[in-house]
Amino acid sequence: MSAKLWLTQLQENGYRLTKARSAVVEIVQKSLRALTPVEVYDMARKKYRALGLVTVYRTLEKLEELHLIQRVHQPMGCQAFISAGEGHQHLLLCQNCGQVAFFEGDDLDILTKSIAKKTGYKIQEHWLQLFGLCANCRVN
Amino acid sequence: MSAKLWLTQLQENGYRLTKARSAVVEIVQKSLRALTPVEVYDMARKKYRALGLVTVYRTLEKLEELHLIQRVHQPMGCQAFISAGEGHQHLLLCQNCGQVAFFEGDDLDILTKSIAKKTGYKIQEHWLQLFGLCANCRVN
DNA sequence: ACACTTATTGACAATGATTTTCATTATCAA
DNA sequence: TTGATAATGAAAATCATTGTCAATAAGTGT
Repeated sequence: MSAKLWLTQLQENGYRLTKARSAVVEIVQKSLRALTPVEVYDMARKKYRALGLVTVYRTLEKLEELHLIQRVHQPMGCQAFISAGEGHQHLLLCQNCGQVAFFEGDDLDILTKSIAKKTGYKIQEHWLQLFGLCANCRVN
Repeated sequence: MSAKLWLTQLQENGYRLTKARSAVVEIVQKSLRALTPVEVYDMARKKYRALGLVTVYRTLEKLEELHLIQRVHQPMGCQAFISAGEGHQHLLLCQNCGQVAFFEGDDLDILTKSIAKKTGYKIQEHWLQLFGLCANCRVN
């Protein structure tokens, strides 16, 4: 029922509740893999035919702004989105089926401190992403 | 003089040595920050006016193929390239001036192994990137 | 130095992704 | 219910990238 929570979030931030938004939210929220705007469009239109692609872009923009989704960077492209994890999480992507798993992993402090010392940089953020095969794809 | 090495690399891989390629290589090779194709185009055209943007794209493609440059992913966009580090290196980007530093950091084995166990994934690759302020920008 | 083969080029067009514009519609507060 | 206005979808505009093609230039053999 987390889709309802997302809609509530939108509402609480002054955005209106519409059929278009509901359709987009429903698709993106429950997806286990990152979806491109066009993919969201195609899938959501099965629920709400009148939906326009432009609205998908605009809705994704708002969801990202509210940190409900995040952009996923991959070698093949960076225009896909996945529902964001709670707090500070990293992604683990299946190179075969695209399924996304989240993990926490801030054992990076030691590393970042040593890098900071070596380079003179003040480190403020980090991106860590793992790629591999999920339990299913591993077998086949 | 590493620009000459890049040109040699191109030649050794069966590509011809041209003015257009020299101009592109000269700019990209010595840049301390990641450059977009258009930025490369603008800068390289100061050396070789006849240069076309399409050729910039094609040259970058070849340089990436030879692992002389690599694509840099950033929140604001993923279409910039920087001269690649030796072997397996990670990037550290200054959020103010864009300067890029490289570092090695494969102390990630412990982390990846624990994630693999928890998630059931077979982990094959990782992306790690740090963001911060370089020594210069830190002060100002 | 020359001619010849063919990779490379730049201009233009085509594509694909994203953004802007705008008149119409639908949400939500009063 | 009504009215202000946020949100919508369609079409056009913009921006990044790729494909096409005739003209050019690199590098080979002479």
